[in-house]
Amino acid sequence: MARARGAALAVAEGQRTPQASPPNTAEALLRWYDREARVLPWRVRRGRQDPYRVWLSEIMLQQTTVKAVIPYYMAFLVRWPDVVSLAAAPLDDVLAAWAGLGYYRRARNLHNCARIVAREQGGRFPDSEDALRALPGIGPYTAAAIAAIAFERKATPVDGNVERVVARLFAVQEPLPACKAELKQLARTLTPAARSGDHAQAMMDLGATICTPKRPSCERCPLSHGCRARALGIADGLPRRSAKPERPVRRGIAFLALREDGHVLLRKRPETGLLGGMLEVPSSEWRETDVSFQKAAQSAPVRGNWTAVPGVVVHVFTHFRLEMQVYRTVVEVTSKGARDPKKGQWVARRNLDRVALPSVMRKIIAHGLRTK
DNA sequence: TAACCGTGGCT
DNA sequence: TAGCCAAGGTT
Repeated sequence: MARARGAALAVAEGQRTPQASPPNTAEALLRWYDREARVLPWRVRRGRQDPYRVWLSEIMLQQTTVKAVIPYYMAFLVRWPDVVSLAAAPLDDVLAAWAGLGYYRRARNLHNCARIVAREQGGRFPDSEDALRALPGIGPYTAAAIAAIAFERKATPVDGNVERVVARLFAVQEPLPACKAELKQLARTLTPAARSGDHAQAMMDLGATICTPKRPSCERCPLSHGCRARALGIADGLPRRSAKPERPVRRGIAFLALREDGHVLLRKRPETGLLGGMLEVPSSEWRETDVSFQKAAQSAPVRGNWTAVPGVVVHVFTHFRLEMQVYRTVVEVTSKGARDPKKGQWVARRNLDRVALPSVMRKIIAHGLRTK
């Protein structure tokens, strides 16, 4: 592998393929964007961008696909049309509206950021990268994106799409994440002084629709003439990535307590960490070794005739794989243990889609309710 | 720096 | 199927 890399580098330097030149690249890209830009709910064709909408969409789009974001974005906008209304909302309402989108700290930061902007900035977002960067949930990428898209500042947001486009344009063969800084610097050389917001979105659209991770459509690409990876025939393999660590497995036993009147027993997770502040089905600890029902039964939320539900619920998180066995029991509506608030709260099944319940927990509930 | 932090679609 | 990946940020 090392030899292959070395050989490819030698070819890249030896061939002196045409460099992507900033002015021509930007012009060609913007022409393509004017013609082919996707229609997205947060994208305004002509006219002024609303910084609140740009910010909301960018937070939601962090590590999240456009398709997943759209319904959440629309729902948020209907419910909280501006930053002041969002700031006035209870955190639990925001978490509930965010449920299913993942990375729940984003929702907490979103809410916190809204309060800061509403309270300390008079409801106006700052227009510089540095000031944006100081707000919770806004890092280098998002600060640059908002500055460029909402305020027409010359800024270069670099996300996964841009990294890929740039790695190919310049045939950068060093693997990610080691080459992140180099890709960012190269990306800056492409950004024009005018229309930087459109340019940023064009780069990302290009990465999403043409310069895709696998099998890029180079024949349709407006930048193919200046693309070194294309000239070398190595576009499909860039950017390289260093090997990722394998995902460990964690196992646990979930206790699904049901009430005859159609309620399930849930509890709130700690405010920080995994699924912070979200609701969950009570469970044993999640360990790397098997958990016996006998030991796990100590953490059952109520006394009852717990019976195993056949099968296992598998859910893959970013850094581990969760395998949950589900036990369930039916509790009398009048039973005493079922009313201790420390053990959790009874939630009507018809209300489950209105509370802050993550997907993994919906999966566990669905599994527990499936068989008789 | 590297670990932590969700979810779902695609191949 | 199992891995890859997405408009990343925080600690």
